[in-house]
Amino acid sequence: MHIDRAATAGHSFKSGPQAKFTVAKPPHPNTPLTEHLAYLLAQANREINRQLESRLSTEGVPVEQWRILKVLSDGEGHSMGDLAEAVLLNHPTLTKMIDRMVSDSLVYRRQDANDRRKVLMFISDRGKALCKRLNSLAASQEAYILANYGDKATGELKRLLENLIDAAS
Amino acid sequence: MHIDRAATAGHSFKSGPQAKFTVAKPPHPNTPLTEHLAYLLAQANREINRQLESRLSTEGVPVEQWRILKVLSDGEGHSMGDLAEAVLLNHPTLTKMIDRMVSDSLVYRRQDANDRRKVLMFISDRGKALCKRLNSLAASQEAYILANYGDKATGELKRLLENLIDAAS
DNA sequence: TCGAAAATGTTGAATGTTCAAGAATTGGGA
DNA sequence: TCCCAATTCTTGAACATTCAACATTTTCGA
Repeated sequence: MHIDRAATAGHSFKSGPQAKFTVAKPPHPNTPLTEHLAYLLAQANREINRQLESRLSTEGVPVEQWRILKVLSDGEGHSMGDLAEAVLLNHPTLTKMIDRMVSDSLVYRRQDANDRRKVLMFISDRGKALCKRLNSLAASQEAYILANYGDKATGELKRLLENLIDAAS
Repeated sequence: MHIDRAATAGHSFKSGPQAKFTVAKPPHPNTPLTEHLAYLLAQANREINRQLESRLSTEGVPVEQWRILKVLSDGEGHSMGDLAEAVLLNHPTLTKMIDRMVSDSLVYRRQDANDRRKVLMFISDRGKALCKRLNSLAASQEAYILANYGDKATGELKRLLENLIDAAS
């Protein structure tokens, strides 16, 4: 094990030994992370995303690919830019993920005839079939949440999140 | 520009031309992403995190490092495992982030005398000073949110998120 | 007491993401 | 019309994260 003692030069050494004297928690917890909205959001997102990920792993598909398929499910062409915005990925990341999905024959590219800078993405039949299976996996997760967390709370939370997103962007 | 036409073999071509006939939105939108709690959480988290990140960038510090400093601010030693859990990072990622922070003399390592498998992390004086500055940057973001989004909604949202986290984990 | 299994951290390779730059196309003003 | 700036997407290099394997220490049952 590698402890970098050199880096401690010039630091107070009081903190180390102090630990053994602070068995009881201080009355006013030192402004813990959980007071911050940003942290609660990160934590909740992480947990819910984990669960969803584990469901979708049945099909070996990352959450983002499900989102992409879902957006393309309307059968219309979506530009890379619009897609990136919709699925919360930035452009280069999306490009490379789409490359993989094209290799898997889940989606395909077409040049936009009206604006040839643009690339329009379409879902394939294979992609549609996969998306259908993924949708039901995701639906079962939502059902699980609703059961554990309650209909009302879920609805209220969604509403508040939508408002926050509107207010923040 | 590289359009992989080979990948489209065997796909229905109906979707493309169809687009021009669906100008008006269908009455029942094709189950868009925004109906899913997981998506709303991801979106809100992304937005809030972006804002926080941009504030903290004044000090050139990623959000995770602020969280680490905040946890260590109690002056006690925290094991890598506990830290990882608290700041929502997995072990290897934390190890490498801590390596950077040690290089920057923000924190330092000590071996736990009681359990020598463990490494205890401590904050340095330099780290404390930085953390103080970061706290006020973060506080100004929270104030901004409260102003735009409302006291009541923020409190309610926090409460619901806490419950969700409890229910989900 | 001994030894196997569990717990704790770190490492290196594989993988993924991001940043900056580039290519192609469009748009709009001189 | 022509050219330069803006838009859209992709690429390659730098960077960060993750997975699996490892080393060390502790725990606990035989």
